[in-house]
Formats: sequence, C-alpha cells, structure tokens
Amino acid sequence: MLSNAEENYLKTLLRLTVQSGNKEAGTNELANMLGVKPATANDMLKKLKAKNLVDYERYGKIRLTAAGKKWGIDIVRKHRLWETFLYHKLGFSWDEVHEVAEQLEHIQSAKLIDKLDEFLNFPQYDPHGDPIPSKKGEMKVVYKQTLFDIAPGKHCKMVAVKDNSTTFLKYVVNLGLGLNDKLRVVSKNDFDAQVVIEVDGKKISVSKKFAENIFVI
Amino acid sequence: MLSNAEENYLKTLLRLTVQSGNKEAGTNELANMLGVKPATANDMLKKLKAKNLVDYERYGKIRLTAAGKKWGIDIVRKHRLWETFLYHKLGFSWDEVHEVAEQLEHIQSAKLIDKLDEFLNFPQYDPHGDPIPSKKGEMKVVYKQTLFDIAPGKHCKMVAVKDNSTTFLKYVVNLGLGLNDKLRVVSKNDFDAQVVIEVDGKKISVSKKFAENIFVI
DNA sequence: TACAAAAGTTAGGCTTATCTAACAAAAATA
DNA sequence: TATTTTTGTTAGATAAGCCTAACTTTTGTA
Repeated sequence: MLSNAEENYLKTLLRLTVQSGNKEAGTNELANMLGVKPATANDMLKKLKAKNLVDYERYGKIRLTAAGKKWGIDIVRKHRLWETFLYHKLGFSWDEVHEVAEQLEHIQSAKLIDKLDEFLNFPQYDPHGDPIPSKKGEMKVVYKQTLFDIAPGKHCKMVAVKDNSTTFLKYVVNLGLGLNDKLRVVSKNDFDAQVVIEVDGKKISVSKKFAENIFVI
Repeated sequence: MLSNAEENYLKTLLRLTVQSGNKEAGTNELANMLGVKPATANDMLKKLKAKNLVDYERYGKIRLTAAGKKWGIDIVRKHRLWETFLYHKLGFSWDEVHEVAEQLEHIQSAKLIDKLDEFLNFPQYDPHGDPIPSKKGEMKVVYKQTLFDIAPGKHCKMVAVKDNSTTFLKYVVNLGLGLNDKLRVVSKNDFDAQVVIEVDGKKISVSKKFAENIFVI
C-alpha cells in the first residue's frame, strides 16, 4: 500500500520517463511537475528507492523499476477509467473530469476498478483520446504526431490532446474543435508560426503552442 | 476543506450523538469508535472546536455545532450514495460496499455527488436499508424497532441492519435473510434470550445480539 | 581547462495525526 | 464523605510530507 503522495510521484515519473520516451528524469524536473521543492522530491526518492520502486543513485538519473512502472500504469489506468465514467455516465464536461479523477485514482480496491472497467464496457480511450492501460499494464502507444507536424495542404484527424488542463480544454471547445474532427492544414506562417486550419469549411488560425498540444493521425 | 481524519471524527460524532439520540458524547467513547487513543481524540476535539464544528469545554461533554452536524450528514450522504452505486451499478455484494465507500466518501466534489445522486435516480435508502440524507441535509428518521422488540406471534418486515460489518452481513445472508423479508416471531426464550423466527415457512433461531441488529417495522 | 551556472543534496524546522506515560478531574462506591 | 475507579488532559515523542537555507556535485561554456 502506498500513500497518495507516493503514488503521485510514481505517476509523474512515469510521465517523465516511459511516456515521454525520455527514459530518465531529474530531481528538479520531477519536483517542478509535482509542485514541490527539489529537497522534498529528493527525500521521497530515497523512500521510493528503499521500496524498490525507483532506480536511483546519489546525483544520478531517476528511472522507475518494473514494480514502480507497473504501479504508475495502474494509477493512469484508474485515472482514465474514472474520467471515462465521469464523462459518459455522469455527464461531466471534457474539462471537468481531470480534477475529480485526480482524487478518485487513489481509491484502493482492485475489485472496484475491474467492475468499473466492465461497467464502462472495457473502454480503450478516455475522453481526451488517451489510451487506457489494460489490467495487465499494457498501454497503447501514445500518439506522437501533433497538428504542428502536419504539412500545409495535408488532411488529418484530431485524436487526442496533450495538455489536459481546464484552460486549454475550454479553449479547444471554444474554437469549435473536438476529438475525431477532420482537419486540413491550410498554411503555416514562417514569421510567427501561426497555423491556419480548416474544420467543417471554417478556417481558424492557431498558435504553434496550441498546435503542438493537439495529437493527430 | 477538512482532512479525511477530521471528517471521520465528525461522522463518528454524528453517530454518537444525533443518530443514537444520545445528544452528547465522551472522549473515550469517541476514541474507541475511531480506533485511536483518547489523547489523540482530545487533540482533535480542540482543533474541531477552533473550527467551530464541535461544542466542547474541558472535561465537558461533546456536541456537534450546526455546521459540524451538516458536515457529518454530508459524509453520510456521500457514503450511502456510493454504497448504492457499488451495489446497484457495479454488482458489489451487500457486505463488500462499506469498506470501499469509506474511501469514496472523502472525495471532494459537490458536482460529483449531485450527478451521482441523479444517475442513481435519487435513491431514498442504501443497500443496508439506511436512509440517504438529501442534499439539504434532511435525513429520514432512523428505524428504532429491532427484531428483539417484537412480541412472539407478531409479524414484521426487515427493513435495515444496524451493524454494517462484513462479518455480520455475511451471517445475515447465510441465514437466508435479506431486506424486505417478512418475518414472524415464533418465540423468545426466557433462559438465553434466543429468538425463533419464521421466514418463508422456515424456522430459524437467532441470538439476542443478532435480533437487536435487525431493524423491522 | 577553469569557473560559473544549474542541478542535486543535506540539515534543520514545521504541521498533522498519531502514540505513551504521567497527571487531573469527575463519577461511582464503600 | 472518603476513596477508588473511570474518564479526560497534558507533555513529550514519532513518522510523513513539506519547507528554507546552506552546501556539493555536475554540466556547460568562456
């Protein structure tokens, strides 16, 4: 049994290593993402090392052990299943699910998650288009191509978002965009990197930062 | 915002005062029910007093303030709604719901609970027959009459259970008893207070302790 | 390569929620 | 009523998770 804090460190390390293809993380980076000070993260790393959840030496890089990775994936699985429940069963909106799921992901009951999975009909993706890991910890490869990578003239389909913050998601909805929308990249501006796209015959111009947070296939 | 620990103290105080008709509670009693030492409970009482959630003087009796009572009722509402969800939607059994609901009751999101209430179709009673408080904090009067209070020869209906422990609930199921069963009290033994009841034409003999944990009307 | 900047660590403190041990007040009883 | 028992309180300790301030190691660059 791990505390909520410990679980959050594992979840964040998973994002920082496996999910980003980085393979290793640093103390400051970890602390920043968790909103704590490096000294705090350092203390926790020692604890997680003692529990064999991270692979780590003084002044060295941080990696998850197999056990740590599995635990992190379990949290992601729980988070995404709860998001799916909130969205599809309780009528939460796209941008509201994340915050509540941050709490629900720490509920400890294997049976609860299995039953929830079944109740939701074994969903493959959460409301943000992110893949839901299986019970065994298998997770579909995360999308790598963003809207910014698409060449002008080409078509693509919006399949997920990188940023799950309320601010970003509300912005997306406001622009009239949603998952599975078919997009065409009209142009990419050389001066300020604005990207003009066409959706449903309507043209909209978005920033580089925005385009890099939209995953497409 | 209160911590899980604080919420558990309020919930327990509610049980000890309002729900039992006692109206006041003692430190040892409270500590016992929470599984902590009296010294610990004493510390917490000071904190809750400072937050205006309990009414309490040194060496005096403990009462909940209106705010403390409301908060406690909210926890009970959440607990019972989650139990109903687990039982009716996820297929948990009678004796499994309590433990998981103990965790879920601390999730902080008013919207979540309102939506859950709606999703469950505004249930009035949880799977143990206990009334679910309304959003405003109105709670149906808890049943007072137990199987032990019924005179031999009389009929009654099992509407709730007092004890929600796995041990007790499994025992109830094992005896073939369930909510809404029609019972007839056959006899009450003067020597050891065993109560013989008839259900579906089958006679079973239960202890005084058992009979006192079955609410009937 | 030497040194400045960045990254990481340690030491010592704080808060919350718990404990034990010793003490004080209230209640029960002889 | 005096004394014992029960109940409640205080003081001091511990572990988790966080902090700041000072220090050390590594990295990047002039």
